[in-house]
Amino acid sequence: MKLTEKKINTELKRHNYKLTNQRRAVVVSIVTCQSQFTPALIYEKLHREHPDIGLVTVYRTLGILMDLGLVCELHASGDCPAYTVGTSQHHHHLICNRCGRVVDFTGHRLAELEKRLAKESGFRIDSHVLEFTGLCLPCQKIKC
Amino acid sequence: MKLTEKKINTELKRHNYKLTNQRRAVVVSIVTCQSQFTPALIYEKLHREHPDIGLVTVYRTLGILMDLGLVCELHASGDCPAYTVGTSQHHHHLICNRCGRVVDFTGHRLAELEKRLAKESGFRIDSHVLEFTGLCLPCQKIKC
DNA sequence: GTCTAAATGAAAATAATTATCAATTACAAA
DNA sequence: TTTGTAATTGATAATTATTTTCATTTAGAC
Repeated sequence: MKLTEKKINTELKRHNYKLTNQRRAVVVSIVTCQSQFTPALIYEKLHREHPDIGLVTVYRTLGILMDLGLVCELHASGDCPAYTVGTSQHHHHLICNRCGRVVDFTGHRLAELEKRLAKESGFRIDSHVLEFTGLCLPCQKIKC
Repeated sequence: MKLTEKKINTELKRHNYKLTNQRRAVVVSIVTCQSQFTPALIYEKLHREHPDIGLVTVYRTLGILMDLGLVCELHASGDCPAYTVGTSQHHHHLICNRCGRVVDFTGHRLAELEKRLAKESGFRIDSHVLEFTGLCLPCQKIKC
């Protein structure tokens, strides 16, 4: 389940970040994104209703949200780095190459593979990235 | 098995790219990289012996090698995008967070997962990124 | 050797991100 | 409710990464 505006604001407060109007606006802007986004996209979207919010503030807010794990970075998509709203549990992404839609998935156990790799390579593994890309159903129907 | 200088040069020729001294030098520079690299790093390394080769040429050569699938892009590492020399078969990466070493691995079948995801989401999946990060054996022994 | 399209380097242009700093503001405490 | 203060902001400049332009050079086919 994608994080909601309320949940994100609560987390910000919990970590002693002030809830400024600008931050609220950035949060609204990202949670209403259907798919992935970039700092520039959020800025552009915001600019219509809040022409006084600067791109720098978008970068700063996004940085905080990343630190708190409330947004995820995407790698396999067209314009890397791109971002997407986080969820409460560990998950991976399925990304549409055409429209940018991001679908979360869970339930795949990489633990087994991780154990094998650690054993064979001697690595102490602490993280991973797993993303699939392709075309979502609606986009498959669009003729080139 | 990592691609060799010879293999890369052959591929360049095969695709009608001219084998200039600059390209040869860039190729030598990347195949002798123990770990991952960035355009700037390759340029710096080259600059000692070939002060006349420009950074632009490094970018251009790297671009060609990417197009031909002879180098791979890394995502999970510190400075994304970073690159590593390719291999002849489909594989994934295990990356050391400290020294940047890249170990290839193969043999994990994501096909099953891919099929399940495609079915559940309706996506037509055509690619994926899978990378693990951690500390390699030598780096684990270095005390902070 | 000659020819020609491809490749190069220098410089400028563009894009993305971060740092600086004075002015403003959220919000805790009085 | 007012006040004090540290956090936040926007404007601007600085930095970094990458791409474009274009005149000159060069690999390699003939």
